[in-house]
Amino acid sequence: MAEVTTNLSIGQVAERTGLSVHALRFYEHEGLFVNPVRRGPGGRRVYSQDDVDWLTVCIILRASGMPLPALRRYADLVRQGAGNEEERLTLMREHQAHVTAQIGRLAECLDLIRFKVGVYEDVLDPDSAGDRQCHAASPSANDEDANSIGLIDGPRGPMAPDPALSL
Amino acid sequence: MAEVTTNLSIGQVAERTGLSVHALRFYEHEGLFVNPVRRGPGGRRVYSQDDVDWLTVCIILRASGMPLPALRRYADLVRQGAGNEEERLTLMREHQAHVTAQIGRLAECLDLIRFKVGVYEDVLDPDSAGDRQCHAASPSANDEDANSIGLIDGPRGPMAPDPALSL
DNA sequence: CTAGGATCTAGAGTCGGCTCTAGGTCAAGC
DNA sequence: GCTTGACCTAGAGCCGACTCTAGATCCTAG
Repeated sequence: MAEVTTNLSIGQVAERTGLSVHALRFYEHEGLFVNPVRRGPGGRRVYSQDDVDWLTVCIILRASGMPLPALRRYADLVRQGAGNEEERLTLMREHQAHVTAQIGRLAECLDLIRFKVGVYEDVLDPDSAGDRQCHAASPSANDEDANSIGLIDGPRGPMAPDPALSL
Repeated sequence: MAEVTTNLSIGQVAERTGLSVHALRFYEHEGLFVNPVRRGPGGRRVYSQDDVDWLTVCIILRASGMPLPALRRYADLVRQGAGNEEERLTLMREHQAHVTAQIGRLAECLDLIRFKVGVYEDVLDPDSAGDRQCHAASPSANDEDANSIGLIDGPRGPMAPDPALSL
């Protein structure tokens, strides 16, 4: 059983990760790789499947908003090898908290957006307005929060202003 | 009942919206206001409660990732007044789709992050590893998706590599 | 031998969304 | 009268994360 080390060119890695060749060189320059990228004849970069796997993790962490410095820190820890799992755990938990918070924030925003969609639907088709008892998707869940961002209450004056302003 | 038009300075608006005075001027410059900002003596900006309300909407849309050009487009439509509700609805629905997609993406990322947190927890406290039957939070929900981002499968070789690489 | 394409390095450019600076005006309080 | 502080304009600067350029090198195919 010889070691079946996959040898991939930068172009191939770009293809299967979706990153550009530029981004791959940039990531390397930024110290985001765990293993120093090997070089083949002519000084060309040679990647292994492990590199691709690591990049896959990187891509997911990036997509969830982890900034490059944090990603570099994580790469550093992994590069150092076993023994720093507490730190890795801390880093991951922090990121988990960020992502969770972000999802929460987006969900709140989505409440307003849905509300506005409902408002415009009603303006365009007032007859079926009753079908949607309320525009907020889950107003029963917590009217408080909804009100805290001014989501629920109607116009302040006696005359309804532009629906765009009805927060 | 005289018209109780609140007259706010840029500083007051900054205070109650959380935007900086710079950002407020910038937003105005970018055409993000529905009503042209009034000017008081000495050319100073005077804002109304409606402006603050509108800014509140803007902030929520921005927080959910709407780019300034889209926000400007929306402001343009509102400024034009009633009659273009279809366009506003379209715009809002598109944004709703973006936000929903983004939440979905983040939730997927969160799966990996939770998995990694679980891996490191086990490394640090192997005895209670059995408590958490599986690291993925909801693996029964859709193993397929989890696998599609390489979340579930173990090491490829006979020897387990660094847990960081166990995607 | 030559042309094409992939790769290399170092560094400049881009984009979005503010943020800050410079230099000036204005109103209130000591 | 003078200082202080909020405000004004126009425009430069910044940050993150790439993206692109220029000019060179190298491999492969015809």
